[in-house]
Amino acid sequence: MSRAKARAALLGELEEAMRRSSAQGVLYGQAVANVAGIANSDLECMDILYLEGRVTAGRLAEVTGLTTGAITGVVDRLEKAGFVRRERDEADRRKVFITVVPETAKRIGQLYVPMQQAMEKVFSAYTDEELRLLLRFANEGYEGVVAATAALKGLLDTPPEQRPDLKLKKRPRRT
Amino acid sequence: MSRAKARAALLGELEEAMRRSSAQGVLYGQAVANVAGIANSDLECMDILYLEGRVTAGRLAEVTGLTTGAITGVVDRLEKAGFVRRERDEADRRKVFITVVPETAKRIGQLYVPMQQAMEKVFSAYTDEELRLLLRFANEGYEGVVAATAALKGLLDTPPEQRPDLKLKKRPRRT
DNA sequence: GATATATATCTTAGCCACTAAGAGATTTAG
DNA sequence: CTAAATCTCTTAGTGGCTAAGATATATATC
Repeated sequence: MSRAKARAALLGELEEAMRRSSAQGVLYGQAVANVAGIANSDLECMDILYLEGRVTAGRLAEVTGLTTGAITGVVDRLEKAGFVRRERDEADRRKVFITVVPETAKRIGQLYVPMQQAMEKVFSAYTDEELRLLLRFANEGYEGVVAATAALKGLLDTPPEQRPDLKLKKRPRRT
Repeated sequence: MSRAKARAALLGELEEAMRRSSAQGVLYGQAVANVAGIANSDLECMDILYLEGRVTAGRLAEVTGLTTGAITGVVDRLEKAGFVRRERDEADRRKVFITVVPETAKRIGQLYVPMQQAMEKVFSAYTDEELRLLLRFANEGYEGVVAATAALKGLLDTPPEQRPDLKLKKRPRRT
């Protein structure tokens, strides 16, 4: 097998492996939501809140791709469950900041313990050097996916004659 | 900073980076489903069909965590859209195999082109050696996530007194 | 300062995918 | 041959989503 072919095969394997593990990651998320007793999007919003901290309802809609109406429902449920709080922005009273109730953060965090332990075990077999490579890849991969998402959405906006023959109809949903 | 602390920091960064890129991956999936004009779970099932080939309705339910009733709906929609076909198993006539219509596979595959291109660009900066490390990690990571999912579900079945204080109620949903 | 437009969130009606329960068809065990 | 098990589909009901518009507040224009 030529060097180029070997690499192509490697890339193929890599692609499939990442796809599989990513799909499994989604399933883990579903299990977490299920155990926590909240809907999937609710958990997704909790995740965003962890990463970004204090966030407005509008930003949640933007990041999740849900409508603001849907976000109202998400926050209603999370607030009722005691996971988050609404806080009006005093500077601009139209805005509503959503914050995670600290104690609850811990409780939900516990549901990620199995995942953390599993990952710890995996990571333990790697040198610092190797982990840095993985980190580099994770960051570059993230940027790549962001770019790909934008490109895909861009496809919809280019006139049909100029784009590859998709034979798929634009569906009036989301952004 | 001690070596141990450096490593802990590295692990933390890594964890966040992977979480972010995984979340972005979910968003890409949503965008694909949106463009293809099908529901999210429908696309998830298409993905499973790609990976596993000819699959029974029951197995789809098992893998996705949906009920068999829901799968009936998924397959109905996909079949109506011309993406898959139902085929009764002649050996065991209770079973229904779902297969992807080949031509359609290509059409949906096109929606992953932006992602593939982005990943190709990222991968191009890595040596074969490095890619093999990434592959090893992807495979081990997959196994880890599978184990973590099982462990999380196991938490629910252990009596409450013996498990960490979750203060979360078991929700009557899914498996 | 008053009016018009823009922005941010919430409300409502209607839709669609999901669950739970069970029916129908077929296979396997006793 | 009958009973239980297995696999898919059907039905009724529920819940989260979108779309459209209401409400409240902020900003721009005259």
